[in-house]
Amino acid sequence: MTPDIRTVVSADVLALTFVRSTREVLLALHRRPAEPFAGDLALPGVVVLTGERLADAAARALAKLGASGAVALGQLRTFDEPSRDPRGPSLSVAMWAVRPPSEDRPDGQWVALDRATGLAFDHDRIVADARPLLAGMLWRDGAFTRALTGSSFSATDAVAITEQLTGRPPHRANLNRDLARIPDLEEAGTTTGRGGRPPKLWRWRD
Amino acid sequence: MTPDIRTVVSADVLALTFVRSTREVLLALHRRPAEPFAGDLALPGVVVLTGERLADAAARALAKLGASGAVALGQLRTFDEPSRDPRGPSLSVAMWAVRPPSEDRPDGQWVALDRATGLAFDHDRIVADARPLLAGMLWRDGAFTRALTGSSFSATDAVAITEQLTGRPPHRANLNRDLARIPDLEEAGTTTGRGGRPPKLWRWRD
DNA sequence: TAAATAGTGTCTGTGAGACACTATACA
DNA sequence: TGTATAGTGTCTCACAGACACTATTTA
Repeated sequence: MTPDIRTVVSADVLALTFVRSTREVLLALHRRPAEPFAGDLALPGVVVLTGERLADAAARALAKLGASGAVALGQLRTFDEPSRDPRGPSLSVAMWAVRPPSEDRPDGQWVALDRATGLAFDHDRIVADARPLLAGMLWRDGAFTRALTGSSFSATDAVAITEQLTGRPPHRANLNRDLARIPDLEEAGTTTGRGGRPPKLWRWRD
Repeated sequence: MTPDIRTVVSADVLALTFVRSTREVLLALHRRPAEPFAGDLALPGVVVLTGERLADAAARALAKLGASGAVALGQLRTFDEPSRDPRGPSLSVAMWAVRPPSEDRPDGQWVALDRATGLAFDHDRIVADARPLLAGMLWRDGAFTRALTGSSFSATDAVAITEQLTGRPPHRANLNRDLARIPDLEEAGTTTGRGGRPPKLWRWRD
């Protein structure tokens, strides 16, 4: 085999997590320690090894940041712009990953979805492309949604997550209606709010 | 760079075309001349060269069959099963392509979509995965649909295409209603049918 | 004039988006 | 008791699926 028929393939990961205290959806980034784009923020990524599954490569990229523990993983699409990496042509398979929610902001570089701009390589483009896909999975894709919300969540959390993923605040009436018809989701009373009527608690079955 | 960080990536193409005389949607295949899977049918594919765009690789795969002339191209998803090729681990980016319709069955191995089974590698899986995606693009994705129908087509052609892509015959009333609200499409009288009331002719604007 | 083919009007159910109003808790 | 927060009922619109009926052509 000539070298020409082998290609550098990286897996770049959009890893999301939800912080309950601030009700923010955060994206994992890291600051590049070396050229190219030294000092810039970038999506976590690794070069895919021969025979490695893409999901494994994505998990490896997160482990490298100390951000392992993703409970759901999937593929977005493959980016093939030859000039995307100044070191030479490469392919990038964009993957999504979700870590369970935490009470407080986790360690490491996590940035609100809206503020993830000015990234290295073509990562701004990848984030922009992925955003509507992620928004489309919310409340529809069970694995994605359940990983993002954790085993239970308040209706107010649901509003915050929806707003940050879609870019627009949902109408509460419609969101509660939509949640009510997700088969694996059930109401579990109310939870303590922050003044005002306490929000509903939603819990995943099983 | 160690050899481990380079990966064999192939582009495998689902190339469709519509035959007016038989009203069939056909998929391009080729018979493998060598091991592995010698003699079996397979999707056209090539190994992606360093720095090559995926769309270019897909076009090259079709040209190799004498089936060039695709007027629309896009990406489906990337398959990463390490055992998908017995020669060793590789990635496959599945691409779709559409050739303009022809009056009669084109040269080469073209098979009705339903009969594309027993294929080499994981190509049965790729076809099965791609089918709902292609059906979802029909009448929604302008480039895909227009390439498949050509610049004008009869309502009966539309029924046949829909049935073969979705697997179920559409109701004519609903299909005509749906076509009527595609902005780039307009009615252009009727066309000669084969006995019975002549079907409407639909024409793309521009 | 019957059979084959195709078009049209309309009913129903579902889901999204929106608004007004009601309910609960805390200061 | 007022303000902040959240839930609920309901209206409208768009769209998909389905059926019955009508229209046009050929044999």
